[in-house]
Amino acid sequence: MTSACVSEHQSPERGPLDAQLAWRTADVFKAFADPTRVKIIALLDAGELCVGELCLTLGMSQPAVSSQLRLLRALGIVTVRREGKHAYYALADEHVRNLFHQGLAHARHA
Amino acid sequence: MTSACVSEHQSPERGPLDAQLAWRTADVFKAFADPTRVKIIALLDAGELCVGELCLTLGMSQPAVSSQLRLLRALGIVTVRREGKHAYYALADEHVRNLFHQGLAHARHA
DNA sequence: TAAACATATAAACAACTGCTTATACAAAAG
DNA sequence: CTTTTGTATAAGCAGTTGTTTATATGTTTA
Repeated sequence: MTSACVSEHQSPERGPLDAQLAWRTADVFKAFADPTRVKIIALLDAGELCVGELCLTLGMSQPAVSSQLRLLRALGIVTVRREGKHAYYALADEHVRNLFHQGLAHARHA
Repeated sequence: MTSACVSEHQSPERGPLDAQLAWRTADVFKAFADPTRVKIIALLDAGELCVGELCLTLGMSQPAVSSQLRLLRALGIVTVRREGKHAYYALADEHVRNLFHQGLAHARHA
């Protein structure tokens, strides 16, 4: 079951994998490729948090945190739930959570 | 078996996860966070290749490829095997391979 | 309404990235 | 040894990234 769908997904011509897919793959990993975002994701991994709580815990300015949250939202890593004045952020799905845990595990014993 | 080793690995004080671990985790993901490196890793995923073959397949200059390979080597993503004038690169281990496949899968249906 | 609070956005800027060009190193071939 | 071939490294530069400072948007409270 290694390559059961080459004609559909892999590079249609000779050469490396499709350029667009390479870009999108890089973008997925880029979401986790910054210490601040890693910290944010680790916090959200423990449960939903609003922007202010993230700022306090991280010891970072509100625009800095909001900016990273915007990026994470654009990449589909986190979701927002607005309630009154607050915006509660959470990890998007289990796939995201698994990917993060795997990278974290690799970093621990590397 | 979710958190059987909190006192050892997780943040010892209150707050986000350890700063150094956050950096190292970010570095792991950074290895996969560039389209060129994604393409290189995808090629090496199919088997060992030397620098010249990578350059040809990627259609990129030799210094550009060598530079990325150096980064991947420093991050423990790939290994080198020197044989005569050639330097054969390969993915470091199964962990790396799994992490890459998982990110690639996420990019495909995202 | 106005004032206070939570979050989002914009502009500006220093730091980092990834490429190119040029050169250096190392191993084989002549 | 000299030349050729394969790879590594260095300097330079354009493009990107993550932060700060300042301001805007939106929601509750008075």
